[in-house]
Amino acid sequence: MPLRLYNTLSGEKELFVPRVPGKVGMYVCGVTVYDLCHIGHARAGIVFDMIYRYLQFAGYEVTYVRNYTDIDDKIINRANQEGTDYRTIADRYIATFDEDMDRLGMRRPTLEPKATEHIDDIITIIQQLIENGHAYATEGDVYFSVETFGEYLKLSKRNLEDMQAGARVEVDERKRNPMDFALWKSSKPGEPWWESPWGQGRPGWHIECSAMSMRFLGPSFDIHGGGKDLVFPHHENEIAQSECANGCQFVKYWLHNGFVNINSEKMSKSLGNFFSIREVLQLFHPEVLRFFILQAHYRSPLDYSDQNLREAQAGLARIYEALAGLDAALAEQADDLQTVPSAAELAEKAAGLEPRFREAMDDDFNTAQALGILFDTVRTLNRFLAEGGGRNTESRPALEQLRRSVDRIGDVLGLFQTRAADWLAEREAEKSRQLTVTEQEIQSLITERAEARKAKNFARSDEIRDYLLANNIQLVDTPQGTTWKVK
RNA sequence: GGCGCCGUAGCCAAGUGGUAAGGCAGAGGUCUGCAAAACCUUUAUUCAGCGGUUCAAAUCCGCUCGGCGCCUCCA
Repeated sequence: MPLRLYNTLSGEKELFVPRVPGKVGMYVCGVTVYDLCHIGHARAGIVFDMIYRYLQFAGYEVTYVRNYTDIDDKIINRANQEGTDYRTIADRYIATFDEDMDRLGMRRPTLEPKATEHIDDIITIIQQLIENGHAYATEGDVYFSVETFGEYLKLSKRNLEDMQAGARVEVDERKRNPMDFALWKSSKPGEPWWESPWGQGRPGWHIECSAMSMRFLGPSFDIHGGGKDLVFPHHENEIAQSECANGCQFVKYWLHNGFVNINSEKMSKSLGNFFSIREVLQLFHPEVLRFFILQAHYRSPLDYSDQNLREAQAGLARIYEALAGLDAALAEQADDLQTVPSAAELAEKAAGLEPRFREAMDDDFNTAQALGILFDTVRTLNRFLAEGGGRNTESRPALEQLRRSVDRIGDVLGLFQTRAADWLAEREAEKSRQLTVTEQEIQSLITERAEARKAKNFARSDEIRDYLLANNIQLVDTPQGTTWKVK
């Protein structure tokens, strides 16, 4: 079953054929480190983490490079605001980015280079571009000449005339074409700078990604990813720089994830409608956020709201509850010879889970469908356990196979990384912190209610139950006695 | 103004030519003294609207309406 993926460059789903059999080079644009990351960054991170994991699961040896852009106008502005230097700002937000990504359960990329560690590479590429006639220096700045690259805008499928007609770019007399973009910027007094053939300055935005991808993955590699908003100008400019410098195709497959929206509008710094990752993680478990993101296809827009996250939490809990039931069944001896009605269906679903998962994932990483398949399997599992098949001898291999498959799938999606029983217990503990009644009081009321029930004094028994319910405590009657949970 | 995307049940969301996955919420059932929880079952003759192509359309084409994105920094 071959992997097919949607390539922004062709606008179609294509068969994935890596340049070198069995190996994949993947570059994903990281962040410009000048502020806290928001949910949009979390989506990009999680989506490409999932892709990274799935490629590995599919047997590829993956070199995954994700950069930090640690020199940029916004970083300098932020430093000026705080009266500090760019390095302090960059290092601070690299640290917070790493923290956020770790909390979200992201597998670390193979390499995480920083732009400022590749200034020499950047200068080399710019020199090549000048020699090739694709770039020109003027007053300490260097610009890329877009008119020298016939295929410019092939990724975003536009043309220069239309762009200029609706352009909101400021006119710069020194540019040959208003669309020309900076490869190197001369430094103003007080700004950080590096020595270059064109004087003291710093790299423009875009060139650092060409330099770092080329350094670690070569002039031509398999997959380049990032958010949809990077298609133009960032990735378009990367293509221009890299292909003009190297004279070969830069990237075979371009992958772009959709935005996170708030009320159907893009979440962004400029609109001010963003939630930082750490804000959201105060309210929801990291896996809930991951589950929420993976429930939509990676290219679709995704509306963030408290309500939607709560629904994701309920859905994830459904799976964890089923897994807890599965674990409990497996912990017991299989000594029951009585076959239950859904045994055959369970065996079929257990055997089919992984193939069906792969089929969904091979279709442009359709995690929404993959999770649907998982839920479908969970329903059968629940029925099987409800029928009392947990200790059945004949079904034990299917149950074990199911558990292994869920583990493997969870490993790809970055979900179910906690033991099911622990996850559920943790959620209960979280809720318990908001209790308005002491556990002692609850216990004594449970005892009193048990006595009332024994005496068939149901009025008193119900009164106790209602009182506790009003305090968010739900009594749970079981054959073994009464327990309680926070509602 | 240019380019592009989207519109599937109360909500979220898969599905790109073969007769509508899944989740949340709701309803019914099992259980229970009654409940709750849990579990099971169930919920779109129909895919924004209109027209066309086809044996066959949510899927392809055209138009209309509605929402959004990029064209400036942005994952």
